[in-house]
Amino acid sequence: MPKPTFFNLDQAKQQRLLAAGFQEFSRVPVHEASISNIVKLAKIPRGSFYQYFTDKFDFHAYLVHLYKQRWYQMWRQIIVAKNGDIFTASSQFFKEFLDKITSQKHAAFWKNTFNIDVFQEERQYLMQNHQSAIDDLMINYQLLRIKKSQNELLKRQLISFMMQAFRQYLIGQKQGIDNPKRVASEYFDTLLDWLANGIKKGDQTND
Amino acid sequence: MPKPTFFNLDQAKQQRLLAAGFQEFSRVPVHEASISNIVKLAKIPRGSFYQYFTDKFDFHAYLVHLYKQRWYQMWRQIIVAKNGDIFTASSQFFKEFLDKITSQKHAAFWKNTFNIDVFQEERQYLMQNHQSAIDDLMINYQLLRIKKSQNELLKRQLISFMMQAFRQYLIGQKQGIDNPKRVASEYFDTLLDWLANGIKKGDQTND
DNA sequence: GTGATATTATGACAAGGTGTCATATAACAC
DNA sequence: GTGTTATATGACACCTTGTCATAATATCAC
Repeated sequence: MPKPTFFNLDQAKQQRLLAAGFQEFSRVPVHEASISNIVKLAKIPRGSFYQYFTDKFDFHAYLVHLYKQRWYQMWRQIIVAKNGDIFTASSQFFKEFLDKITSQKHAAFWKNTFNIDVFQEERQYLMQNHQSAIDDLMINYQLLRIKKSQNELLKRQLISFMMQAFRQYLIGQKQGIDNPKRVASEYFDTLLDWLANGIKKGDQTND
Repeated sequence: MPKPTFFNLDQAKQQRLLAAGFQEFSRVPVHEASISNIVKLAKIPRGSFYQYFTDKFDFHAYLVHLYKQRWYQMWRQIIVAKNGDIFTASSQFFKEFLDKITSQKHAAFWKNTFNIDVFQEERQYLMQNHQSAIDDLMINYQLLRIKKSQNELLKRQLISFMMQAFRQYLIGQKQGIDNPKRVASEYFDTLLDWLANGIKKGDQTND
């Protein structure tokens, strides 16, 4: 999380820094990114950087955070539109999500970011925000045989599916296959189907 | 993967290096680990390290690889013992797996390792081995409504579950809850149940 | 305005890490 | 032995990082 000082900066400087970060984290994954580069790009002195953020991970997490907010909102909206049906809603959401994060402007950043799974629950800051943002995903639990208290688990599962499918997209793209986006989408839908209907034959115990 | 030179080393030196790596990767996750430390511990000159491995990631991957082999074997054995029932087999396997990787000797290493998901399909070397080792998991597909061609996907899913459950163990342990292992195990079993039977109510289309 | 106080800005610096390369050494073929 | 190839070694150039003493600005009381 940025230190308070960051928010006191004039808008222009804030934007310059964010843009520089976005650029550097598009070049390489966060572990290889260098603060030296970022401050050079943003044209701020090195010392200042540490006035605003703890380190590059903190900075990176903030950039991701800014986007995550929007995604959760988008996701929630679609769920509402689908009357709480988490499956059809997530399927549609993933397609739109995939379109956005693979757009010219963002592709490199998200490739670098998601391959080191941002949603790793370890980093408390992301975690916290994660929770608050999604606690009420507007899922209709009457359609499900699980309890609402398992909300958190379900959410985590769906995100995990999306990450897997997105990686599948990246692999497909690298291999130059025909329509990597469609393939990834189908991959995601398969996982959704498994989760919805189970993969065990016959003796279902669902009511 | 180690360069051929590594395998020409006398056993003692190989072991010294592996042990040093294990120690350093127990201290910190691979990204923070330092080759300087490793060579100091192993008492080999810095230049030699690069004769054996490309970099620390290569080295780390090799250490993980050594263990993975054994795990896959263990997993496969249990599946066979359970007549190909992937669900009960995986449940049992996870318990044993959890016991092993949380034992005194290995706990720190695996904590550092799994929090940066080793099974990230990105690193080709791990990936390749991954496949070959598990291609025939001895799963009885007659119990499932999915095709054997989806083997790879199913495997990946199960591994993902285990990683999640293991992280749950780490969180529980950090928070000092009562029986983190049992909790993680139950967590895993819940995910297995979801995958087996699905979470959607009523209109299952299973035969 | 003035002086006191708190906040922010700056960049040089110590500490430490990385991968390479020229050179030394050993191993082997014949 | 000589010639050839494989391995060992550690100094080195280069690059990062986070800190800290110092300078510059705000902010505020009156």
